[in-house]
Amino acid sequence: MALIATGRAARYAPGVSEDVLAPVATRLRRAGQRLTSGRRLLLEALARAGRPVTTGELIADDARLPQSTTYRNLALLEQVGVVHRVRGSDDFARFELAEEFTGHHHHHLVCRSCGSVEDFEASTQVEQGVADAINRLAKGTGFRAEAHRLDLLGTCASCVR
Amino acid sequence: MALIATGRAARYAPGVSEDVLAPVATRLRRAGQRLTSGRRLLLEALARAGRPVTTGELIADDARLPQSTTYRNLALLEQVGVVHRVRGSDDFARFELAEEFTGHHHHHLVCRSCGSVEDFEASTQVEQGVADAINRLAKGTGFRAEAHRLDLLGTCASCVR
DNA sequence: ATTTATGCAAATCGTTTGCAAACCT
DNA sequence: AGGTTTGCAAACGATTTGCATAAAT
Repeated sequence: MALIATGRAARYAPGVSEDVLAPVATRLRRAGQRLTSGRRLLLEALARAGRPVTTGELIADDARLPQSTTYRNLALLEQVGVVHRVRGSDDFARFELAEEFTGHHHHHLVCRSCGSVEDFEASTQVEQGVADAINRLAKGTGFRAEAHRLDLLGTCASCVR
Repeated sequence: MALIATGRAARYAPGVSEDVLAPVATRLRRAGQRLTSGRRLLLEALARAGRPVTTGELIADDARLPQSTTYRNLALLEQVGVVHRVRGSDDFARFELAEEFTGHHHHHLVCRSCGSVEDFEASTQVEQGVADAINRLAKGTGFRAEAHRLDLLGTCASCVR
């Protein structure tokens, strides 16, 4: 955990390093918004989770997160590219820190039984193939691909038993 | 379009061939359900669309499809594996005939601007890579992968202009 | 001081469900 | 007759929004 020098005193960042908070603050400012303490709490809850979580999970994890503000701030953070919205197999939207902030490109294991979502990394072969597919599409169709999403659907370890 | 011999007279199947309807009927019967005329209309609307469509689009396409019954029948057809539910980037669930019934494995181009979804086929290299990834996962994690979902996110031709 | 952020409570809207009538075998 | 299916209207529930207060600069 990184030691941080603030205006007053050195203290520990509880979960989200300043390396992450600084660029987040910049992006928010560019959108005319502020990195408030509430938004920090939200980012910390997301970092703590380390996987795509529902608003319910976030709120349960930190009671200082009110529902409406949580939704609003997740939408805001999504807009500025800090948070990604993930759809599982159930009715709940899930959110996670964008890859740029977690450090690695990954995909999702979606449990069709309980709806939970876990991260995993694909082989370079897969990624290369996907990149090729995108290039090919750029020529063939009028579709302009900007990102991709590869999910494996199945049954998670806890639902298998 | 295939010519079909019924009990009375030869006629054209409006969109869904008997080749599709027969196995659908079988699957429904196995679930203690029937292939009713209303369900035929729904299947025909889905076949006519040829891409993932919302319930709103289905109902607009054929006014004989009431909303509640459409939802119920889509859920039923999904349960028996005839229809797949697809999530785009908006709040609308989209439905299409399962690959088994359309004939080819495909993936989706999701427009982040308008939410529309189109089908496309990936290279064998991509599919091979995905298959490998699934095998690797089966060993590494407790996750049992049963299907995969590869979507390209971007901007569709009509939203680009 | 003025703009932005918060949080409660109410509204929204895609989807689901209760129930009585219609249908099929 | 005994089951399934339908369709209207009402209910549901995750998410969004109005608005008055609090915070930040």
